[in-house]
Amino acid sequence: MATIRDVAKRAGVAPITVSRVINNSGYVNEQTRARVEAAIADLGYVPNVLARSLRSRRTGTLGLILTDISNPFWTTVARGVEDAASDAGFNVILCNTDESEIEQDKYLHVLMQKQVDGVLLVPASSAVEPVKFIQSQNTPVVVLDRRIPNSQTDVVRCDSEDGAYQLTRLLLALGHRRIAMLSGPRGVSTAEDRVSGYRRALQEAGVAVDTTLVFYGKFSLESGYSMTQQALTVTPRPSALFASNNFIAIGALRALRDAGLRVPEDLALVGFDDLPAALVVDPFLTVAAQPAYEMGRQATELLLARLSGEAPPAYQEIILPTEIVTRQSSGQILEQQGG
Amino acid sequence: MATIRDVAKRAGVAPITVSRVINNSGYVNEQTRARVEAAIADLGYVPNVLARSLRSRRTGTLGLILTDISNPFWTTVARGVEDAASDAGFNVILCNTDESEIEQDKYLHVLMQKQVDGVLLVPASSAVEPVKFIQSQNTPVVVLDRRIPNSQTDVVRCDSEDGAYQLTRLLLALGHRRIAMLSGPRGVSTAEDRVSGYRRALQEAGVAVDTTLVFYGKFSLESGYSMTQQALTVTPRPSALFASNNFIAIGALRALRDAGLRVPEDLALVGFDDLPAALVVDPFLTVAAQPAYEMGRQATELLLARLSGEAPPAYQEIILPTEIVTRQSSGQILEQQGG
DNA sequence: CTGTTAGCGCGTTCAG
DNA sequence: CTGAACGCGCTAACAG
Repeated sequence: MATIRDVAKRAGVAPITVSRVINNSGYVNEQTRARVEAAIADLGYVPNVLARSLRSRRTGTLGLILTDISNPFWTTVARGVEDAASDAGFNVILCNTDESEIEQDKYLHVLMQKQVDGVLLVPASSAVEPVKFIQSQNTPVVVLDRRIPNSQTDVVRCDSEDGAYQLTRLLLALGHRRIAMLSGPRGVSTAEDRVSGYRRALQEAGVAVDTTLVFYGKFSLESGYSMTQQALTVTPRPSALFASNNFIAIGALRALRDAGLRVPEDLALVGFDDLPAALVVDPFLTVAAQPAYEMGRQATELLLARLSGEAPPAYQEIILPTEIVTRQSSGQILEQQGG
Repeated sequence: MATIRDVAKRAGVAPITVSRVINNSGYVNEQTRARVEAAIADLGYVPNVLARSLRSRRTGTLGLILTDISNPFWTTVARGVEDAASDAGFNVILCNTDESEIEQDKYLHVLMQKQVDGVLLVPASSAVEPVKFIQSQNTPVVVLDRRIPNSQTDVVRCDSEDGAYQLTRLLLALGHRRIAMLSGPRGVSTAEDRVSGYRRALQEAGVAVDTTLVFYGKFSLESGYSMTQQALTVTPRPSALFASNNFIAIGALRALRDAGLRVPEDLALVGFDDLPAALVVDPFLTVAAQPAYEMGRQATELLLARLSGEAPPAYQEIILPTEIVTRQSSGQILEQQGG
């Protein structure tokens, strides 16, 4: 556990000279540098970034708070963040809230205590307090994936409303009129925006929104399973399902299988968020795919621009498009049904 | 950015009194405590753990170096680590090497600079230097998932040799004699142990090991795909494939599909590592499942025990069993084939 | 090109 | 029960 002083002593220089060698700051004579580097190697010296950060007031660390790292969508976002941060010489502390505001609050404090230079936040709810708290510590924050109404902050997200609108239009074009919406939680903007897009498409097509076909649950397989079970009990039964995220879609597929129903022959299914190619043998689901990696990357780049003062002063809202990927699960045009 | 001094001033006490309130150390009068807490709330004071750690020489942070966070197996391990660490009040810095020794070295330095209290390492290779480096910084390390021959260190891993042995026995019992091994990289103990188990099962059954059926590649879909293509060109063609991890298995399934071959009717397939239930609609693969979460948890608990001095002095090697999960992909007993 | 001085924010030590 | 002094390891600011 050699310190900078040990190195300085061994190299016969002052500590600050060692500091200059380590950080490539200021001028150092080539021979002096060589002596210092030899001393560093001899002692196995590793700088203590705690001390460095305490002095310089920069930790070179970003905090990433997200809701479910076991979901490949978030894993991909995290890689985008990690890559962009790494390119700029920053590290990332990853925090997983499981959609819990309590966990989120805990991690927020941890990150502030650790003096991270900036925070990327996927908010567990639409509350403004978390963002205000971070800003009160003079720490820049970029909100990721979700909107927080009435908040003053940078946001990078996808156009959930439009993605849902397009997916619903696709189902309408195939002849579906009774489309069940298996949504995520109320109070989470992505869930609500997808319901909005779904409603808009229906209304434009002159199809009344049947509220008994709109289910609110969690972004999980279990929730997708039970919402599907409920949807199947509604009469007349829906001819298509809209899963608000990938886990809900998988839960829906299981529930349909267990109910002896085939997709797309008996029911059509569309969803949000594609699964990574590496995890699927036969891509089957028709989805609105979000550019997860790109979202993570752009959010990080915006945050880093804030840190370096390069970003324009006004808060930005960057909205990335979704891409509709049509596969088998949405099926063919429905035959005209009796009635 | 209030400091402990600001709080002290506002509460009319000395900084050390504030410190005692924050850390619940030493006696503080109830009224004094209340005044201090009020001041903390008023100022939105958050302690600076950099300064604290610099003084106390403990960061409450563990480093986790693994090879591929986009693989659900590792995501699950990471959650086990995270949960165990969190229970003990520790944070985790996650580092992704993509099996690159260079990246691994980079992260090793970063973690040492950050003064993490301990490291969980999934080594990218069998080299002993990384472990020695960590130990040279007086930092405890637990090696995870893989062996490092000739190293003195704690290890928590699964019994890959035995899992592969059992999977191969299963195929042999079903009548397969030509089983292609689609392995991970040479020099990675899990890959090599699985080859060993495979060989042992064959030898015990009196089946000569055909080295043209043993392929070494990467733990990736692409590699699984190309190894499968190669395996299919061998004559006589293998009747079964053994995929050394989950991504290789998915690559194999794709290659077989693209070659117009059905599983298990035309070829049987078994693999290592189950996919999380949430990601699969119809579990189909026969696998040797490793207790990923438990591995992460136990490794972390061992590391924490080292930190607290509770662990026995001798290095430990904890080997967890794999579980054979039989599903459709391994098929039924082969009919006797001509010849 | 190199060194001196001072202090980042906190907690340990020792006195009261 | 409370406080003063000191130092953790490093670097900004200012000499020289």
